[in-house]
Amino acid sequence: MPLKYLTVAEDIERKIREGVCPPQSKLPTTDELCEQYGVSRITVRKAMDVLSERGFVIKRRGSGTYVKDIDPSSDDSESQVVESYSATARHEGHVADTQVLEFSVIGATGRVAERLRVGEGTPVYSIVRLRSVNDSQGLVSYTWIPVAIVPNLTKRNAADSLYRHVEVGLGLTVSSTHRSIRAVMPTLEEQVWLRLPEDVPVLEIDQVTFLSDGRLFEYSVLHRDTRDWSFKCVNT
Amino acid sequence: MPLKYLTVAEDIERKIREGVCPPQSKLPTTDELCEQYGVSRITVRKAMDVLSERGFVIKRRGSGTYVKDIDPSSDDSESQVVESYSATARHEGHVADTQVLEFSVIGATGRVAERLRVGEGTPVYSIVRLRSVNDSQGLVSYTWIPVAIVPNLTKRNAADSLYRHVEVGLGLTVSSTHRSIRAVMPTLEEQVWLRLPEDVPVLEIDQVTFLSDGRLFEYSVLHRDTRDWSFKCVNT
DNA sequence: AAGTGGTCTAGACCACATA
DNA sequence: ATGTGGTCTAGACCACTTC
Repeated sequence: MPLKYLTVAEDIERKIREGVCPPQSKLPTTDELCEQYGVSRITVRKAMDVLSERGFVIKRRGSGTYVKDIDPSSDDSESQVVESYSATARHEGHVADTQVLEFSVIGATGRVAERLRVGEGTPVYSIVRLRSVNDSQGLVSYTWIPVAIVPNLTKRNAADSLYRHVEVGLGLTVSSTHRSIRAVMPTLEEQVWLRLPEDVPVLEIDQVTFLSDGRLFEYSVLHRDTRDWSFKCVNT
Repeated sequence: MPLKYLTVAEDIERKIREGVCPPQSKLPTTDELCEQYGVSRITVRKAMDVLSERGFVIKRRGSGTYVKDIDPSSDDSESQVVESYSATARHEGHVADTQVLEFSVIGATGRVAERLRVGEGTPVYSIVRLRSVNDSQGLVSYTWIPVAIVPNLTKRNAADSLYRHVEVGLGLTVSSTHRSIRAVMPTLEEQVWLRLPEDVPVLEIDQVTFLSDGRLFEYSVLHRDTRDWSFKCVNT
């Protein structure tokens, strides 16, 4: 049986998206939702916590829960942060075109060893990929993955979604990502790969990803064209 | 009385930071923590949820809860996302130097009206500030605030923390921020203000902030030098 | 089979908002 | 004074991991 709190959260999220619950409007009270969905108070509360984290509603003690009035042009619905990992993986699967520019196994050194928390010299895949998400958007990714964690990785897998290979192929699940974000100039190579005019900077996303069994499985540095895309997040 | 779940979460966070619970180590089980702290299971669970959201631990059903092994050089402890708003406000209070470059009341137009969800022509403060956080780090902020929400704002307030003025001075509390992040080149003015060499890009953070009563109180665009700083976040 | 975290319940009391 | 969300409890059962 699907989780009750997610069922409730997703039903209300749908109502918000479809305009049944317009911006600024007050949602039913916790007790009313308990009745409507036939669940306990704590379950409704957990559903509301999910909606609150995702930035859809704002809870006001003593008053009620209200639909946030956000500018649709800065909509967070497709944001990386709002999405669950499976949804992210699904999107990655929709990446139109992925070229694997480099695929090799090397010994981890310096920053890569530090970020992956492995000893120097530990075998890791070193993968450089060029990906276009829509027509004009692009990103270059530099990824390092310990061979021990994902054996049998091939250049072909890398052209698909790595996440999908790890989740579907190996039965592991991705749990969390720690990101560090800056603005940098692309290298000359990257300028060519991404077809960037002079003086167009890229967003650098430096990230490590954990599996739900606690192992650190990936260190990546992404350089992304942000002329047609932006990184979105909600903080509460 | 302080909140129990926060007391527990903060005590364990401290133990993690101080090395009492080293990376990779298993925390006591939920039931053991219930006994240790003399609280219920649901309270311990809420505390663990907090630590998990903040990126300190990883929970493994059927196995236990473990301290994440993160690279200290990419530590998230000071991250904007991990911090509570009061903590953020405290930090903003530590901003060494704030120069108010512009302070006026204008009628909202175009993008500002859209983001603030007010009609065109609605009076808003328009504030441009130059801030240095440490010695070498700097950011330029362009902020718009509806006059109706924060009456009596002065140039002097703007030189201090706006958040502090809103929270302490007006008794309002800040609830959440929606951010959209990209890489851009600074304007010529900004290059001078931030003392940026040629060809150094800045991080553009486009954000709206909500009060806990649900009102949208601020729209800001920040241009930030990221040579010595990065925007950090954890996604679960 | 035993242990551990995840979900869910019913119910109590509190803090805050609104009138 | 009333209504609303926030915290907390005790306890049940489930799903998954580990032995």
